[in-house]
Amino acid sequence: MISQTAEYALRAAVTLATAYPAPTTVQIVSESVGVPVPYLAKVLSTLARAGVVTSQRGKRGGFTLMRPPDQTSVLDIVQAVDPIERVQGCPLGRPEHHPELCPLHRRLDEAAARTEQAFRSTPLSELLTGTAAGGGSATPCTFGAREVATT
Amino acid sequence: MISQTAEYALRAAVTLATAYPAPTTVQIVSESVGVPVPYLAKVLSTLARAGVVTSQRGKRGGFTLMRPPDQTSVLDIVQAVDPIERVQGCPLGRPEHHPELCPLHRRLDEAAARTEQAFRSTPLSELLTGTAAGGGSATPCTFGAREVATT
DNA sequence: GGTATACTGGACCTTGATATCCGAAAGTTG
DNA sequence: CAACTTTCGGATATCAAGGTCCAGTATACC
Repeated sequence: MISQTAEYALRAAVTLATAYPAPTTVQIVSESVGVPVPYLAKVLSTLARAGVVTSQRGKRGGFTLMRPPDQTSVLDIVQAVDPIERVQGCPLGRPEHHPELCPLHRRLDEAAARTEQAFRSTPLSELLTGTAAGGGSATPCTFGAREVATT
Repeated sequence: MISQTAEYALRAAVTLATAYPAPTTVQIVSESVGVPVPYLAKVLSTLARAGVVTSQRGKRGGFTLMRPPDQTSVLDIVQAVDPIERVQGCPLGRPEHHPELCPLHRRLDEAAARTEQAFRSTPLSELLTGTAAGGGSATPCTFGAREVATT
């Protein structure tokens, strides 16, 4: 459905949302979401380049959501690391033959559009621990035992 | 959204649906959908092993849909070559911690479920040329110039 | 039966996503 | 300024998907 990298980015984003607005280091995020540090660093770096999170070097540095959790959507995260590809035209080329999408690719694009919309309308704030906000009873998918916001 | 292989399988399936119930060779399907013969052979072979299509060797042989186009769904094809993965449990393991899905993975699974349902409810017969059946005006995504059903 | 046709299965190559490593750069604190 | 912390960026390794090749086998037709 979504790539491994997008999965990691989403888990990391939820962790950052929990700590918001305090910065969180790669080390801490890694322990929280169970993703190897070196790779997670790359993923977070990508999110920073995309403007979804900010990074701060040095002591007391780390990564922070650029905007508050209720203004950052799942789609923002996914698009930054692994964009959902909408079907622009039928893959066989031949634009003169296919000025619009054929039935098959119209359906595939509709499916992509629905997923995109579902992600767009889900802010990170809906994925946090609170049972009320999440609309369910499950805890967020982290190792939990570790405190995220230090100090 | 879906893998390249699934794309190929779907295009091939539409071609087979057009020719149904006459068998179509890999060569013909390849020319129709623009996928290299050697790889398409593998894909069709997979569909055959999954029981979605039948294969017939020798002269006048080729591949045929196992069931008529209106009884074969897009999901049948996709599941055969590249199954949609439903989220069974939170990826961090720890079943004792996550007896049910966390908010994030609940959303991801819902998106997968919606896609699955959309594919399940779309038979190949809705993807054929006829403007009436397709619900639209576009032609199916093939090179078209080539006759699919010979003889 | 012989021959041409067409799928089958396995081995192999290529490419891109995933993951690792490490030195360099930037920022904070004292 | 000096020491320490933390991100940044490039080079490299690993693995599965995508794609190729070819000898083998089954089938139809003559």
